[in-house]
Amino acid sequence: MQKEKRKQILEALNTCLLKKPFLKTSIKDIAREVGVNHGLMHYYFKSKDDILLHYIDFTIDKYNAIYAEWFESISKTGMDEKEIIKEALDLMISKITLNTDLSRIFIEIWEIALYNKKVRERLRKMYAVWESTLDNLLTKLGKSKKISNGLSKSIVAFAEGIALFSIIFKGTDYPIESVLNNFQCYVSHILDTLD
Amino acid sequence: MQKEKRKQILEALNTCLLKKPFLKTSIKDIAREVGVNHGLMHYYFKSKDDILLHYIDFTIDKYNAIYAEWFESISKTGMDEKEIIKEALDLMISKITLNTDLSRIFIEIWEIALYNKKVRERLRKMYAVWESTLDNLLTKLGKSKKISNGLSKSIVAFAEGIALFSIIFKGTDYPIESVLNNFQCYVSHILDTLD
Amino acid sequence: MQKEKRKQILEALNTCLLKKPFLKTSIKDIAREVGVNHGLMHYYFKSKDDILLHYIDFTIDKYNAIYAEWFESISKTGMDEKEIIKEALDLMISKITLNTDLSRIFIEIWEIALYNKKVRERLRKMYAVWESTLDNLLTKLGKSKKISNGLSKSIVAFAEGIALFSIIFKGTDYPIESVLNNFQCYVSHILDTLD
Amino acid sequence: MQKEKRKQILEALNTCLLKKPFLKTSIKDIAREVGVNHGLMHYYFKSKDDILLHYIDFTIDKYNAIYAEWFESISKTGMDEKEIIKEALDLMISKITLNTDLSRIFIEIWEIALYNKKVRERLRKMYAVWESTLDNLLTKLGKSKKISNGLSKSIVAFAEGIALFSIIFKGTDYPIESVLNNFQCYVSHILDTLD
DNA sequence: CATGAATGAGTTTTCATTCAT
DNA sequence: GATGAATGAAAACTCATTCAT
Repeated sequence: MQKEKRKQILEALNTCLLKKPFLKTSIKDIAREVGVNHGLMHYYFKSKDDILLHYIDFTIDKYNAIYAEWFESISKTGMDEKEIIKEALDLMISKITLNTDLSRIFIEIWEIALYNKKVRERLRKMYAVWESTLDNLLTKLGKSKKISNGLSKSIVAFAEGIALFSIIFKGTDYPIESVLNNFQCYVSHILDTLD
Repeated sequence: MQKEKRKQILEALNTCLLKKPFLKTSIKDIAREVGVNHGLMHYYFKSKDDILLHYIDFTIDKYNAIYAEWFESISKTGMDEKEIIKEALDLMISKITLNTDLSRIFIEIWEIALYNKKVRERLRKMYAVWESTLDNLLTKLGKSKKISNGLSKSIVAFAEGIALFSIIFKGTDYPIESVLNNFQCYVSHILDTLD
Repeated sequence: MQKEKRKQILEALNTCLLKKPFLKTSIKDIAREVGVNHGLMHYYFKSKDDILLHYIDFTIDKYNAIYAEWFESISKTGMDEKEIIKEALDLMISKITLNTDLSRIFIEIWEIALYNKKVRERLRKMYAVWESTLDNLLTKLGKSKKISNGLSKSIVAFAEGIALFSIIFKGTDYPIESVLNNFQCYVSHILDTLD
Repeated sequence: MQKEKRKQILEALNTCLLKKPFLKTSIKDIAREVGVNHGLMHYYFKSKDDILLHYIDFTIDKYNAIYAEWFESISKTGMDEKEIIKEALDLMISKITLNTDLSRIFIEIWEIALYNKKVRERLRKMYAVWESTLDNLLTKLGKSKKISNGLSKSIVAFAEGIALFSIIFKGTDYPIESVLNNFQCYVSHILDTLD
């Protein structure tokens, strides 16, 4: 019950962050979103910053769950190497990079991380998980440690760059789809020719 | 004199943003940094938001100046195609992507852009300039319109992704240098094999 | 309890307005008068302007209550026509026109109405009520619609003129009483001779 | 030259007061209206309050000039008693009572007088002049001291009441004209029947 | 006379946090 | 657990006034 309310509060913050930055979001805003008396917020969480830190964990867990699911869905299929990597990129792009709400939230989290060491650490851990997931996948495909490691890092960096641009250029004629297609080609190409 | 003071204020904001997010930076903070009375801030600028918008312009101009300089330094040399693109990436990476302060500032600007249409528009214009600079370069190297266009967009997205990671992973063993080297190899490789 | 506090705040503003104009009355002044923390003012009212609008309503209601009471007290008695009108004017003068505090407040409200449409509208409604009360009274006395309507408007205008002068000339030898007596004579006279 | 600039400043304040109350009018507003550097305002006047006091004098002088002119225009004509009084009321009404800008300004001045003794005193003097002008006129018409004195006070009070209502009810169907006509009838009537 | 930069006090408003009930 | 009143610090902004040039 306690846990459930706390989760509701974190989800309410998520909704709030789609409208306003954290620093413009008041505790009353969040309380209103959950339908909880604002005085109670300090019963469930120590402070506004405490809510934030738990929210970051909560969100990173959500992100991690998405990778896990993604990885599992890939592992199960009996596809051949090339198809697997294609599918992997497809899923990564559709589930993560092009998930507008998630991308917005993460731009907000990046900024928070800029000034907050704890958040920065959690973010690092999250990206490490993502990279190692990709790394493992590439290793399985027979790539060398060095190549799979470098490439997975590059892919993640590129994905986050594109996530940013998909938000900044939302509603314009920026050809996200085509940039992503090119990207997949490049990756296939590199995989084909490098060992 | 007016102009000079305004510039000082914008530079003071820049200094402040390396310590605190904009929303936690008070007008008094900026005033203290410039060494002027806080009441004067509203003499030089209409409002805090006005300072922000001018700051964004100011910063984007700085960024643009860096491209311009970079592009010029490349054009002057009598290098051959391959060397030019290598040099271009090197410069881009060292002057922009790995400029820690600039990258921090831009993460902050991304977040502001998330909730501020005007800032978003200016940001788009800036990236468009950057992309077209690269685009022109690639076109000169004999690449097709489609390839040079797609590749320049990818390079910019990747550069911003790496800029983000260079900040988030600052002080850890994240092998930025090696990731960047790999990236240059990939690009060379793609340029060598695609037309 | 909420309602009670709000009323206290409005009454405190009333007290403040007897000392200073609204624009020189700070929220802290009002808070001090009620004896509450100034931050609380924005808990009970949305803004200073919100306080003002509620105060105007509150004051007009008070004024209206005075009419209502006055009208009732007149209706109850079994006086003949002439006596009724005399009594009516007497009451109007003593309860409203010569109520110094009320008159001061209304001069302040007139000025606010000058630049504030909402306040102007409320003021109009109030005067309409006052006029129609008088109008009904005169009609009952057998006057034609045209005469009772015109006369009631004139009486109200005159009463407010006198209210103004009673404030401006307060403490001088301006013969308010005698002017009012004359006024009553004129009205009686007109009523006697016009149909 | 000094005098001329000072007058211009006072006239600029007049223009400003048609838009905003004095307390919301800044010295810069007035300076902008005259086209004078705001720093210079304190060269021509000691303080903002000093401007106000001079403005009040200036305005009352203007009002007085209107009476004087009015009175003179009446004296010159060789009309008979009844016509003179009719003409006098007509002029008073059109030049003063229905002069919208003047009425607005005076509502503002009334409010200032409420909290400012000096202004109150000047206002009293002005009304005394107006009353005595009327008083003299009525005396000339053969009325007793008592009657002409009382009636002139009543007329002035009524005129100011109507001035107020003409502003408050501006733009509505309030029948100013008809109320004023009635008023003239009443006065004629009283003059005809009282000695 | 004229300019415009500078000062500092004051105003409204917001909000995280606390706490009695 | 729940409520909502209360506190106090801090924010953005305005402005009369001063003054060096």
